[in-house]
Amino acid sequence: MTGNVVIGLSAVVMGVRGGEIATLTVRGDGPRALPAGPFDPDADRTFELALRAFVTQQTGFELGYVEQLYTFGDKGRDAPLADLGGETGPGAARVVSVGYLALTPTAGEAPAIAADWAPWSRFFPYEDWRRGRPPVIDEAIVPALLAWADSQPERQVRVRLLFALDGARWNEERVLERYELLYEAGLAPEAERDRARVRGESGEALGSRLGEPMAGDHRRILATALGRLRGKLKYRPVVFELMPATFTLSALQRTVESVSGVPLHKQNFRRMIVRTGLVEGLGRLEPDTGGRPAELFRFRREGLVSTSAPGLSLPLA
Amino acid sequence: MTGNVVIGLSAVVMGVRGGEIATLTVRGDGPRALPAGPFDPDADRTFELALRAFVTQQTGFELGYVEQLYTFGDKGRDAPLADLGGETGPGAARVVSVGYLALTPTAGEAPAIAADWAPWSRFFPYEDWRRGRPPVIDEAIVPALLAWADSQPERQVRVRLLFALDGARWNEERVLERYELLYEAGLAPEAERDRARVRGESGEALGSRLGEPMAGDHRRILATALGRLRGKLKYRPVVFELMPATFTLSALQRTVESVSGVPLHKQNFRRMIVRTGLVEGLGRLEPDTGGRPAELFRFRREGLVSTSAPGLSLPLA
DNA sequence: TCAAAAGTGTTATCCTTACACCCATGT
DNA sequence: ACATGGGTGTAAGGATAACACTTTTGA
Repeated sequence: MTGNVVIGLSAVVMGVRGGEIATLTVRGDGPRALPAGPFDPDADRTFELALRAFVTQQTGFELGYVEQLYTFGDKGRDAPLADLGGETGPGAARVVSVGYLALTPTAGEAPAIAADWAPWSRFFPYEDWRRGRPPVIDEAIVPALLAWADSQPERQVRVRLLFALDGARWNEERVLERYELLYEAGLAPEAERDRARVRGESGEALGSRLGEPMAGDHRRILATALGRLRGKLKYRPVVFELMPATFTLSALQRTVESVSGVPLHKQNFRRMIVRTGLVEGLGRLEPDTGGRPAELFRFRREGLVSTSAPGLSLPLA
Repeated sequence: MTGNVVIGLSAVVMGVRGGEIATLTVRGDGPRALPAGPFDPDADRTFELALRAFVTQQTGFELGYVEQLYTFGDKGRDAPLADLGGETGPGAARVVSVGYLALTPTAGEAPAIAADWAPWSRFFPYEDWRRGRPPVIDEAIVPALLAWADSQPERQVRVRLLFALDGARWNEERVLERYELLYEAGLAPEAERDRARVRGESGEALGSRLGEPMAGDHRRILATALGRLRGKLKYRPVVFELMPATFTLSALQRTVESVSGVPLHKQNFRRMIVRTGLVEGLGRLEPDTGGRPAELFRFRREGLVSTSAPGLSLPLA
C-alpha cells in the first residue's frame, strides 16, 4: 500500500499598491507566507474554485485573473502545508503543492483581513534594476556564488549568465533560476532550514540583504510567479489586469517597470502602447501629476477579439 | 477525514519519425493512451525521476528534454489513471494528473517496446494547415459549433476567433482552447464518455473526422503539449532537441512546419536561422535530397551561453 | 534536357531605438 | 520664471516579407 498524498494550493496574488507591485502575504509566528490551503478531494470540484474560496476567506479578496503556475513535488523541499499536514517524519503525508498566480486591480483600495501587501523586492531585492544594477549583486551575491562555484566551470557559467557578468545581458525573466542558484549555494535561509542543519557564516550573515525568507517553499513559488508574469507581459496584455478602469500612460509604464524591474524608455513606451491599439484615450485629464495633466486611457477589452492579442515589448532605456 | 488523492503522471513524448512529428502512445484494449503511471509518494523523490523511470519501462525510451505542462484536477474529467485507481463511484480515490512534455531526437530509430509512434494529426486533424485550411473545418466543425453556439454571442466569438473565421488569423498555438471548445460542444467522443450518457447524432457521426479519441484526459494533455511546444518554438531553441546531431536546413524547416502545422517561407526561414547564429555549417553535404545536395549543419549548443538564447520566428509563406 | 531541391540577391516596409524638442500645469 | 512631468516629430538601423533568380544534382 502506498503512502498518502496531500495537495496544497498556494496563491501569489499580485496587485499595485502605491505605484509598486506587491503580493498578498499572511503573517503568523514565523516568516511570511502566501495564502495557502489544502485541497479537499471530496468537496472541491476544481483546484481553481477551491483556491478562490480560501483566498477570499483568508484575506477578504476576490480574485480576478487566475493562472496555474507549477506543481512542486520534490521530497525535502519544505512544502507549504507541512505545518498543516503534521510532522515531516517518515510515515507523514507527502505534500504536493500547486502554485497559482492571481492578478487583481484593486490592490490599493480594499483592506485585507489577516493579510497585507508586501512589495516583491522585499523577497528579491537583487531583481530590481530600475535604478541600475543593484549594488548587492557585486558586493555580496557574486563573491559568495563564485566562492561556492569554486572552480567548477558549469557553476561559474550559471553565475555569470544569470547575474549578467562579462557582458551578459540581464534577463529579467529568469527569477526562478536565480533563486534556485542562491538556494543551491546555501545563500537562501530556506536551504539551511530544509536541511535541518546549520551552515554558519555566509547564509545567515547575508540573509537579509538577499531577500527575506518565506514559509515553506513559498519564495520558490513567488519566484516562479514573478518570472512567469515578467515573461507573459511581453506576449499577452496582462498588465491591464493590474490597472484600474482608467489610468494614465505613465501609471501604466510605472506598473510595467515595477513588474519587470527594468527602466523603460518613456516616449517609445507610449508609442508602442498606442500602436497596438490596446488602449483608448478618453479625452479626460488626470490633474494630479505634478506637472502637465495627463490624458486618461482605458483598456480596450473588446479590441482583443479582432486582433491577435499581443503583449508588450520592453523598450529599454 | 478527507478522501484520498492519487497522483498520476503522464508524458507526451515527441519525436520526429519519417519527417513528421509524432507522439509515443501505448495501445491497450480501448483507445490509445499516453505513457502514464502512478506517483508513489513513499518511493519517488521527484515527479521527474518517477516519470523518466516508468516511460523507459513502458516504452523502452530514454527521455532527454523534459518539462512540466500542467496539473489537471477537475472532477468529472476522466482522469488517466481511473482504471488503475479502481471504480469512479463515490468513495473512490480522486485522481489528479500531472502532464509532462518530453522531446527526443531518436524517434525514428529505436523500436519501442509496447508502444508506437502516432503523428499528432491523427488526434487533431484540423490543426494541420501546412497544405492550406483543412476542409473539415468548414465542412464539419464550424457548422456543428455554430449550431451549438445557437445565438449566444460569447460562444460565437470563441468559434470565430479560434477557427479563423471572418478574417481572424489562425493562431496555431491555441490547440488546447480549440480542443476544449469541441469538448464543451460535445464534439469530442471523450465528452460523451465523461458524462456517461449518449448524445447521439453529431458526436458519434463526426468523431473520426475530428480526431481519434484517447484514453482518460490524454487528448487534453496532448493538446496542452502541442500548444506549449508551438509557442515555445518561437522563443526558445527547442526544435534542436528534436533533431539528430547533423541535419539540413530543409529537414529543420520540415520539423518546424510539422510541429507548428503551418507552411513556412523557405528563403526567409534559412536567412532567419543563420542570422540567429544557432547553427553552424559543417561543409559536408547530404546527397540524398532528390535535387542538389544540401549542406549539413549542427546546433551550436555552446553558442547559447553568450547570447540571450532566442527562439525562432515563423515567417509564414 | 528537365525536374527537383538548394541556395543567393534585392527591395519595400515596418518596427525599434535614439535623439531633440515643445506643451501645460503648480509653485 | 522655472521645475516637473506630459506629449510630439523625425531619422537611422535592423528585421521581415515578398519578389525574382542562379546552382547543382539525379533521372
